Amino acid sequence: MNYEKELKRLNEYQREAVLDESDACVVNANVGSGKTTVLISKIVYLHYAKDISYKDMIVLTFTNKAANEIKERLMASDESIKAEELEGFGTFHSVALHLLKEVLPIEKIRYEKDFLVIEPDEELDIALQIIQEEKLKIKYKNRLKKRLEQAMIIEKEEEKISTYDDDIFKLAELLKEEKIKQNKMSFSDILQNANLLLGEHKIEPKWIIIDEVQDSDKIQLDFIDKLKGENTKLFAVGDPNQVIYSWRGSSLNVVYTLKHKYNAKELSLPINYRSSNAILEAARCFQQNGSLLMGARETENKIIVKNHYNPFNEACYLVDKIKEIHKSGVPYKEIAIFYRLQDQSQVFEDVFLKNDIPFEVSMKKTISHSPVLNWMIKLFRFCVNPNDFSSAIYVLSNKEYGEKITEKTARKIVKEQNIIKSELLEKMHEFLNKCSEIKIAEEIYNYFEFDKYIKPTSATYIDDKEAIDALLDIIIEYVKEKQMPFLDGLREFINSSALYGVNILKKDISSDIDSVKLMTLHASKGLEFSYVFITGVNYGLIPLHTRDMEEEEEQRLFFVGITRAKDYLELSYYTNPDYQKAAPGESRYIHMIPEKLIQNDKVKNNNVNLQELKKQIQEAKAKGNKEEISANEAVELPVVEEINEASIKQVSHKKYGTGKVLKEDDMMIEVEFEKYGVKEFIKAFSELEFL
DNA sequence: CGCATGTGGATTTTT
DNA sequence: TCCACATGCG
Repeated sequence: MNYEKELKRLNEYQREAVLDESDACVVNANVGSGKTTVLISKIVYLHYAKDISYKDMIVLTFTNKAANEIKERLMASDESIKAEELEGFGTFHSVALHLLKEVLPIEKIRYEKDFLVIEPDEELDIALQIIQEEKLKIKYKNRLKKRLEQAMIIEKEEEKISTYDDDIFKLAELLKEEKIKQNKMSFSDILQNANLLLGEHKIEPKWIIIDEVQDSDKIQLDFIDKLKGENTKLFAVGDPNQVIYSWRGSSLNVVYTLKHKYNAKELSLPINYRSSNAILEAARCFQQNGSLLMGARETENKIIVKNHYNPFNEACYLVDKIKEIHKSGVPYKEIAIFYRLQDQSQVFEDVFLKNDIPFEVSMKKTISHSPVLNWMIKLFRFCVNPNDFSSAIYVLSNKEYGEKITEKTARKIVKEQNIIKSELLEKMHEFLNKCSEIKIAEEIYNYFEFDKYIKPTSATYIDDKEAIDALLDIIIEYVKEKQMPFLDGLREFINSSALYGVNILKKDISSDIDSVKLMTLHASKGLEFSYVFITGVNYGLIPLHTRDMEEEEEQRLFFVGITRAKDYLELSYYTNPDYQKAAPGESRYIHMIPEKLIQNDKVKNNNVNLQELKKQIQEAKAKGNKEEISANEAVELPVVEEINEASIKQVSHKKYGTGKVLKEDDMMIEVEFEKYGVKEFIKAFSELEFL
């Protein structure tokens, strides 16, 4: 094995991390510093130099993508690895799932080995059914999910008093019982139950290696802690500058916590191999963590700052720009466009489609996003598990597909197993006996006579049929690959599809496809591109303001976006944004970048697209919009746009009339109105018009 | 059913 | 801030 050769290729910091032997070690890995390379080298080094079997290592990541990348790169570097040796390699959830299925004494918590994993929606369905059956009094059912989550956290009996005087705690308990009865676990149950059992039943691997630790939440940290034995060594890699998911529970000081809890040694990987100097220098302006960020590349390319009249104009500009870049020999896949909000992609999609620019939008669409497939999966769920009443009721009483009977009758016939009343229920019951000989997808389709239940007359019929065919093919292939009897294969497929999501609706977003990538700043984490356009760097949009937002996180998000760029970075803002949240003018973040790094391509006479303007005006009129824009005013707007920071801003409010701005920051604005006195507004919500 | 009052969400997303 | 939605009373 040539791991020694690999080691020589690393820089001194990387090598130190790989060779480190402390009981616990946290590596502060900067953006683009070869974090994955270090992880893989570490694993290979431990295996070959320290003679540690892959089976004695647990390697944890947060996404399947990251897990697959590690596994693939490992298998590529060492052909002797067998897939089953890497069972401890994967996401937190998949490793916990594996432990529950194969190692831990799951019967102690009254589950059976063949339990199913359910998605949040299904858990909610079960909860709603319990409410109905037990006639519970639950208020605010529209917020049920959140309320249940909160109820679960409270453990002390005496504190279990509902704020709304209803049965929420009783429901939480019944739900827990019902899930055990139906042998189902939600995503969070997987980790929680694993934690519960690991307290008694020790695994004690020799090494625990964690990627992107900064994203861990409390349960995940607990999982690490429970997994770790006396002699287990810990190696964690992460970057405190890339914490952009604290809103979904990752604690901010994970690195600090680990350091103190396990007395961990702290190392760092300071050298960035990805970006050009100007990009790195700009990125440093948004770095909060004081760690060193060193560049390794000589190229000096300025950062472009541009303004556009509105998103539509920008999309048109980008079409030309992308074509120009592509002509110069850059493949489309090296170009990416980032934005803050999902909605912002629409304009780009429309304009690119019209102008033949190949593109992909990064949005996860899996089975649960397709109503038919969702329905069909529930159908199979009941087929393989006849106790799964909730799925059967869903299948029979769905409003789009199936027999469309009322929920009440559906519940009745399912409970009574009254197959005479429902042909579809009979088919599902009989499927167990008839499916053993199934070899091709068509047999399943014909057995159920799906045409009957998805209706050839409906508008979505063609898409639905295609989706069903695709899923059936995938199932058949899956079963063939596993070399299992059809029923076992189907059961396992349904079990895993919930956790891994099968990409049926979306073409592979693999970087092989040569297309421009459109995504939110959040989705860009972990990727890199030669050309990066960050759009809508507007006042009010980046940073996006809400009441309890942590400003710092928005800065880190912008940092992540900037550091995706290898060679070319263009920031743009709108002078007349269509989005409600955005105010005209550039974000404060643009001023945080030193001017010497910036090439300001401010367009004075914006070539306003007249046709688009006309359309907008017509739309505005059609809506009976209060702010009637006359064609003249609108055309003048981009020229009028001149931000005069020094002068006192005059504003008008639809209720309070005109007034002058007293105080203004990113969040709040204070205005003294002529007739109403001083009022304070949260900027993102105030409909103030700047005069 | 109509109306007054109460409540919290607004944005990002993985398993 | 402003909106949607749920609740509860008459």
